[in-house]
Amino acid sequence: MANTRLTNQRIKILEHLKSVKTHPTAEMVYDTVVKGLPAITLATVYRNLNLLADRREILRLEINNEYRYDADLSFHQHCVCKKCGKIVDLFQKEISKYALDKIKTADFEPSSVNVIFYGICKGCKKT
Amino acid sequence: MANTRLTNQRIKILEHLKSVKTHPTAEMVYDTVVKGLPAITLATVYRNLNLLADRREILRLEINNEYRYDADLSFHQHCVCKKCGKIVDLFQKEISKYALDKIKTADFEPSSVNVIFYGICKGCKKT
DNA sequence: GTCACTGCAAACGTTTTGCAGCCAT
DNA sequence: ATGGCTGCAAAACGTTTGCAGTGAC
Repeated sequence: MANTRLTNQRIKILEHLKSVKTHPTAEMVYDTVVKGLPAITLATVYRNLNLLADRREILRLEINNEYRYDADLSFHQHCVCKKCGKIVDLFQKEISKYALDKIKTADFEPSSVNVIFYGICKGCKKT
Repeated sequence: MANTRLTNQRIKILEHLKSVKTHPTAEMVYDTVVKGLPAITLATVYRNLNLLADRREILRLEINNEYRYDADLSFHQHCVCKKCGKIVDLFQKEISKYALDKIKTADFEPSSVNVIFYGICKGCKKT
């Protein structure tokens, strides 16, 4: 595998992602990181997020036809609000664990599971 | 809710989707349906697939940054090959059921779960 | 000095939309 | 006859890529 260099851009992107719980899109990451690195471009943000995801240093989710990034690598699940699109973390290890333990097929060798719940979040329920 | 009309296009799209197990993209559906309805356009296919998904008559999955459609509404899971992108169905009700039964949160009211396994399919494993 | 990485701009592929006419009800 | 739906074309959107120059090692 090729060497990688620790650029300021990559450091700042990963640092930001680790500091939030919001599962931002690439553009949201850009909007924040550009404040500290005014010359950075969206392309660089995409390239770094994809590189980090390839190396399993972050997660890349697909929600509402967008990539969303998450630096929390612990065994957790996601809840997506069908009204406002908000993504909430759920930390119930046993749910993902159950899925990986119980899967029984000769056709496929699983290495990870994504469990995504769809529903209505607290905020939207009132409406 | 608005009335909907049963157009020939909609019938053929749903019919086709029910006849396959391949989780086609909108374009794949178009490629097949256009053979019987030469005037149909991709836009119509998208509009119908989205309408059917909104009404819960079909499922809309998001895999590799594309929408994929599935007319099988039974409680099942999907396996995505990280090498070739193939999607295989898994029919283990208990996995989805466990997730929905065990979820415990006051912040969110779930209505459905998507369980997606990532890994390597049989075909790619040999390589 | 090397080559992984960057900024820039342009391109890409998927999905959506505005519009005028059409057809299921 | 109404208005939901269609075909057509264009646009919008998120994401990727080619290139020449830059900076981490």
